Amino acid sequence: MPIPQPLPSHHECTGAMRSVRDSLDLLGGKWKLPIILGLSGGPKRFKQLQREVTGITAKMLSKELKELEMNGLLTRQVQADAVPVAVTYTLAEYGHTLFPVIEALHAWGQQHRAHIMRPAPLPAPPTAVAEEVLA
Amino acid sequence: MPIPQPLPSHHECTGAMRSVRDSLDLLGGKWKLPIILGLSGGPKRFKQLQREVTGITAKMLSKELKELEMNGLLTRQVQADAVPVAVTYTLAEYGHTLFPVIEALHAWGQQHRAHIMRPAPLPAPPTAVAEEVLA
DNA sequence: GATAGTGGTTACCCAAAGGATACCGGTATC
DNA sequence: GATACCGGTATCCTTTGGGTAACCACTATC
Repeated sequence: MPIPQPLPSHHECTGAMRSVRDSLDLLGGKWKLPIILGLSGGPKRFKQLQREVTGITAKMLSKELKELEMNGLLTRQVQADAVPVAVTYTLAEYGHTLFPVIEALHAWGQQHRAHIMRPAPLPAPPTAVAEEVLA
Repeated sequence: MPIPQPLPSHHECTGAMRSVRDSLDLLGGKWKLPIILGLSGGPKRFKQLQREVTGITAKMLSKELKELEMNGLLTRQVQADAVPVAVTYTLAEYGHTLFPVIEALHAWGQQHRAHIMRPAPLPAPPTAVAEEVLA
C-alpha cells in the first residue's frame, strides 16, 4: 500500500481556474494594472503618465499602452493641431470594470505591508517543523 | 503658448499605486495565483497539484511553491516515513486572505470572456440603454 | 536481476520580458 | 547658444520565465 492520498478535490475550482488565467493573460506583467490605476484619475498625456507610474521606461510604457488599447481598456487621442503633437490617453468605459481587481490588490498589498511589519508572532519557524516532528 | 495640460491628478492614487505594486511583486507571474487557487480546495500533493494547474512544468511548480512558502502563503509538510516520501502542500491561514483577489480576477475573466464574444455592441443612442437598464 | 513507473529535484539551455541609453524633430525658456 | 520638454523609436544588454531531460530513492513486475 503506497501512500494514502488526501481528499480528491471537487472540480468546482477548475472553472474558476480558467477565468483567472484568462485575466492574467491580459493583465499580467509588471505594468498593466499600475497604468490603469494611473489613468483612473482622468486622462493623461504620455510623460505625465510616465511620471505617475514611477520606474517605467518610455519603451515599456509605449508597448503596454498599445496592448491595453488593443484590448479596449483605454483610448488614445492625438491632437495633431497642437504643437508639438499632443497625445492623450483615456481610460475607456471598459477599463473601469477593472477597478474591483485593482481595489482587491490595493487592499491586500496594504494589509500585507502591515503584516510583514509586526515581529515574530509565533515561537517556532514553520519551515523545518514538519520534518522534525516526523523524523 | 505651450500646451494646455489636462487636469493635474490628485495624488490620492499614488498611495494605492504602491500597494498594488507590492502585491504584484509577490503575486506576479503566470502561476502564483492559479497555484493558490488549486490549493483552495484542500491540501494537495505535488503531482496532484501539477495536474490541477494544467500546463505548468514540474520545475516551475517547484520554484513557485518555494516562493509561496517563503512568503508564508502555504506550508510544506514532508512525511518522511511514507514510502516514497510524501510531500503535501497546504494553503496557510494567510493564503486565504488572497481569496478576494482571486475572486476579483475570476469575476473579471468570466465577464471578459462574455464581453469579447458579443459582436459589435451598440452604436445606438444612450436612451435605449437606459430603458434596458430599467427593464 | 532487468525493467519500468512514481514523486520530486536539479542542471542545462533558449526565448521572452524588461532595463539603459541614445536619438529624432520641433518648440519654448534662460 | 544651451538646455529642457514632448512623444515616442531603435539598439543593445541583463534578468527572468520556462522547456527538456537527467537524476534519486523506492516499489512493482516479469
